[in-house]
Amino acid sequence: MSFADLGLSDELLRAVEDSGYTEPTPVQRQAIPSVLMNKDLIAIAQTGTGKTASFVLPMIDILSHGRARARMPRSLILEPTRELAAQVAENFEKYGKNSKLSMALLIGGVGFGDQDKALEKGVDVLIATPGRLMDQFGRGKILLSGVDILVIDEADRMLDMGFVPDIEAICSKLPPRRQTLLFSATMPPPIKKLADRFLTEPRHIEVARPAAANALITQRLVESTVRGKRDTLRALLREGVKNAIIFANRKTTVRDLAASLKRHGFAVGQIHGDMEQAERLRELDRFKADEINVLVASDVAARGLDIKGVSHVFNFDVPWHPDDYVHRIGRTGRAGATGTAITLYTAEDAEAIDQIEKLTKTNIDRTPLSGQAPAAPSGPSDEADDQPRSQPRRGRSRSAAKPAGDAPAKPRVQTAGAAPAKPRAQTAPEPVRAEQAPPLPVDANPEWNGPVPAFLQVRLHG
DNA sequence: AAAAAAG
Repeated sequence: MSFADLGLSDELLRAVEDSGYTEPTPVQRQAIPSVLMNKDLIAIAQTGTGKTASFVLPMIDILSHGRARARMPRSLILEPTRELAAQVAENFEKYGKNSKLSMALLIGGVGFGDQDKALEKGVDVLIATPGRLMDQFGRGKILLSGVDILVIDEADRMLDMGFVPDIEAICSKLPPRRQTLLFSATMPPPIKKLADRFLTEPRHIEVARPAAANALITQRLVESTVRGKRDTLRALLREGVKNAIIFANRKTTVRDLAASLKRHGFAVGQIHGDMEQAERLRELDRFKADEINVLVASDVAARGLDIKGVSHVFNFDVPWHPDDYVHRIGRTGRAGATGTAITLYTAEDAEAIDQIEKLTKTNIDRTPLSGQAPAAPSGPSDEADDQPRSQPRRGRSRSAAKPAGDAPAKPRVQTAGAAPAKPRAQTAPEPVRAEQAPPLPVDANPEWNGPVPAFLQVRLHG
């Protein structure tokens, strides 16, 4: 079975081929023909399954006939986070290169100017997060009465984030005769209700969860103590880590941990929801460009983000919810490459770990405290500044730079191009070569590894 | 309990 068997146009097949994909994933095989027949669709699938292309590809073909009118987008895609919205936009850019579709990315955290201009001209594809979409609608900048195709992506996450009332409000402004596609990793009752209300005789498809069963990810649990976590983490980072995303549960922890790792000489960046959008994207770019090899992140980066060649994921904190664990570790082991996921745990995390093992149906390798060589202190004065705060700091602490006296051996500011002081492994790290991997699933977006395309720069950095 | 998203 190839893409050519799914009923897609020749121009589109060429774009797919140029991207290096040869074989559709299961969700693409099932979804694409049915979307092309203008059927409503409920798909139980999560990122990493090729879900994005399963709606982007047929939509490009459907929309390539006809043209957009001012302020009346012809299709609408709702995404829970700004980064995911940007990622979907890049997919349209890549696969739509032979189709001349116009599009706009409507996300918060960026100025209104460029978005207003694009909307005024008229767009075939509107990709949005709910907040900014409602905002623009309220300002009278959009008429939703011309939307023929609606995609609700990551519906269960939208629910978690409290977007369901927004989605209902948006749906009620759309023409009742339209095609609606709903994607969700799970189908909790409120999402089922939403589907019953806004979809018409949908086709149901379901594909297996990928990350939990991903044999390419080696998982480990390493015991530590609340006070010893940073030492343990640094020791592990020095064990042959090419690059790593480190997840923490709180934004304050992300900030503090990133600052601490920086003081210890790591080439580190951070990403969380309190940062400005341009900054978030810049940190992602630096990580992708290998200017930094450690990215400390909140769960804003846990789902869906496709960054090629991430060798390690660390959980500095055991995630609150076992689903989040699956999403976090799924940032590695992508596109056929192997990866390692290491979770630090303390005595208090026993129950959360039980749940994770139950969900993933695996017994994860444990390294208990007693079995560890004591983490060698690596900085000259670790104790004073380096214990996690028992209380998350609030308010001004975010912008308060560390006083110099608090920072042992602070590395010099690295200018772009200068080799950052990356701590390297004593044992040679095993390079992860995604290029040698089997054919990429279409959702594993290699484009996240390149520079931000011009159309995104305009809207996101402008 | 946390984070995310509209300022």
